[in-house]
Amino acid sequence: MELGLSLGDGVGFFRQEDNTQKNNKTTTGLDFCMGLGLNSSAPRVDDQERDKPQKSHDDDDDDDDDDDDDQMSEGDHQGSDDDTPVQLNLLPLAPVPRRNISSTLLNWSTSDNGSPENGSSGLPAARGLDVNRFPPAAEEVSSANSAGTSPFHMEYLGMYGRSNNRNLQLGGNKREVEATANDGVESERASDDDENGLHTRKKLRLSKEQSAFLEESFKEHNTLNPKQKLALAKQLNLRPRQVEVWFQNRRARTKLKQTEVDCEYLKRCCETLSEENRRLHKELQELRALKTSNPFYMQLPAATLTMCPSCERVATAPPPTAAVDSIPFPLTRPRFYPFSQTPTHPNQPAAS
DNA sequence: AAACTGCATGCCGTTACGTCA
DNA sequence: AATGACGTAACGGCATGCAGT
Repeated sequence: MELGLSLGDGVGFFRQEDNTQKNNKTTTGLDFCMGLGLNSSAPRVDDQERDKPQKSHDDDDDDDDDDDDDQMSEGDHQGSDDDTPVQLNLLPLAPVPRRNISSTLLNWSTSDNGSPENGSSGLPAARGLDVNRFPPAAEEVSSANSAGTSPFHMEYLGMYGRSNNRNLQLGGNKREVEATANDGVESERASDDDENGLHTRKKLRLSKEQSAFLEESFKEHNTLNPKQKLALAKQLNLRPRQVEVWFQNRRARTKLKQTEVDCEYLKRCCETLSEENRRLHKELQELRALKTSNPFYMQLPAATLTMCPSCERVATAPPPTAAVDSIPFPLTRPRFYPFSQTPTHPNQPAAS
């Protein structure tokens, strides 16, 4: 059971309709995608899915375009976007036309070097302006920020401690190697500052175009294999580590939003159930009163309404199986639960 | 085949920075 | 100008899976 979610602009849609077919690991028919544990299966899938292209990447480093295409198609198929229950569709502020993504990110694998040519970028304005490059001249930053005409809010704040720090800690893993491989300048600066004992945290605001582009790519794949990450970083003039972090944070935001939505839904379910419970209690009292005043007035069929002789609680025959199966996990429809009052989960398409 | 190790990467919680009211 | 709230980039730690030994 998968539920769709729409946030923002009211044009959200549920893109995971194929989850149950494609991903046997994460969906067992009980995936309500609560975000409170049920989603916990997804990360592991991501890990596994991630490793596949990784292996492929290792194997075909020197291979030609065909292999890249194969990898991408494989990635598309196994892409976590298809495998993980991501319902949120947080629209970018400045949506990039899908064709741009299609001609770049979605086809970057066809590039000879595994990354798209800059010339095919859907971000002509973003190219050449790199938040991680040399700090722009003071007047450039000033004019760009004060005038507000430039879409690029570029403030060079220093170096990048994360890579170096982590590199030192872990002895330099691939994550950091690739991060520093693409940004020699920044690495040098970072090293210099580290040597100077300056571990100031640097934070760079991504431009709207960069964010929008990342957002679009996130819609296609909410996780990236190394090749995609490198290509995306090159495309946006970011370090691979930045792309990686952005996707991690983006996934976290998605999960948080999903949790909030689910909590709201559960709250409404609770309220509905409480109301129904009150109604039934009242009804029970009325029945008891009726029975006391006139014991021969009403004879209910035993299969419909029975009272436990010990606890004096009322039980009913279970609803039809088909109706029970249609109840979204974990809110198995209780007895007496009126279908008409079932709260509609935001992710769940309205019943026609 | 099982155990161990190193690597890569994900998530989580947190921090710190940038922006805005 | 100062400040607090908020969003988010970046970080450190830990968990996990995989490949190699």
